[in-house]
Amino acid sequence: MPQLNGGGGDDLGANDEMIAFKHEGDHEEKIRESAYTESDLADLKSSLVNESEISQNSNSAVSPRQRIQVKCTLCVCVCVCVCVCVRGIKCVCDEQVIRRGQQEDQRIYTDKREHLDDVPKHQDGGMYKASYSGYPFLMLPEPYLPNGPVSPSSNKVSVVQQGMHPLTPLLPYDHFNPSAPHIPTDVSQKPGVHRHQSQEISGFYQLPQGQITPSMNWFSHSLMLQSGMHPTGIPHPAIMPPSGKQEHDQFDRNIYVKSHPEAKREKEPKKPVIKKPLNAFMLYMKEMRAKVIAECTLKESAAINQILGRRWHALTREEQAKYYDLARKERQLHMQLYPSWSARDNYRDHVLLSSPQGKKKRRKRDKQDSSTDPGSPKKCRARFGLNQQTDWCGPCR
DNA sequence: GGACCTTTGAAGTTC
DNA sequence: GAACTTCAAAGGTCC
Repeated sequence: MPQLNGGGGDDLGANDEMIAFKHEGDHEEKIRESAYTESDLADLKSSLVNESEISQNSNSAVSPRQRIQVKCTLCVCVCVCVCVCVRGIKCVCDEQVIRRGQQEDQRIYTDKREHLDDVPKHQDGGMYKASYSGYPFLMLPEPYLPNGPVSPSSNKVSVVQQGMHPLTPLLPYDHFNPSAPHIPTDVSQKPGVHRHQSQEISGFYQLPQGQITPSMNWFSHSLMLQSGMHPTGIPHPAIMPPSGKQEHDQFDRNIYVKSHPEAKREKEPKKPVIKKPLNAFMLYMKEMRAKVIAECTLKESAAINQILGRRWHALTREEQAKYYDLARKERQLHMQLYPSWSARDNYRDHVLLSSPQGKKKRRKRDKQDSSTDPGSPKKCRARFGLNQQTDWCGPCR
């Protein structure tokens, strides 16, 4: 994990982006005066990251309108502008910066690697026990883990939300609800799925009372074989329409089912595209996106993602560990469900070859990777930090 | 209509 | 094995 490799490097990487915000507010003046010293940048970063906390803590003082109206024309980051606006009333960030940003930022990144290496040691053998108020999910036993023990006593659900994916409950998993009226029925089977036919994965989930509900029956693997659902009976998030676009009226994020008119137009049903399991940051984004949007009244994902990226870096290692662990379980579940699947399946060439129209998917702009661009050594700087330039690759150096 | 933007992490590919 | 590339989400923007 690149971000974990370099102790303290991440904040440097983040600083890289902070420079763009130098026009903003009192922070910007501070930054100008001090020529972007480390502490100021850390301040700025932390204040950005804690912008949501500001909103939470000072909702009574800051109206959403105030936040939205200060979209800055001088810089690209709306978050800073928002922060400045909020801070014009009361800068809660600064307190938090002192308390958390300066003291913990460095430690977070230096310790992250070590900590994450430790995570499987105390979690692989048991349950995922972390409870996270904003991320209620089913506490899974370890059916996906080799030799994973299933402890009846520990097989608890912290918060069960009906209609939620067991691992990514942030998604409105309508199909997770046994009474969901629109369980897809015409999804083609994925080759290789038959291999699981003998695997009974039902009964993974258990209610807090420790009772297996009748609905567990529809976790039966056979359901998937008949309907395209995965063995748990839940349309796994990884299954997507070939278009790559979510069709929320027919799917939650997952199963591709064409609407009737479209299905009529299309003679041959398209095979569902199994998408990559979400990594920790993606899971975090999924959870926090709505929150950021609500707080910042932003909708542009690029800006949202910038904010989320900074907040991600500001999370404590414990907070991040929750998402790493969840992501690990997602991967394990994904592997369990689609053992023949490879990330390569979704690679460009594969997409091009398998494109029903044979239409070439125009690739994203040919990104000049920062590590190969001498002018923007962002990657190695973010990874190793300015103090460890000896570790930088040649182009970055 | 689809690529792009933007983020981090995982995994595949290349050298 | 390091470095590089692609994709995962998301929704506005642009061509």
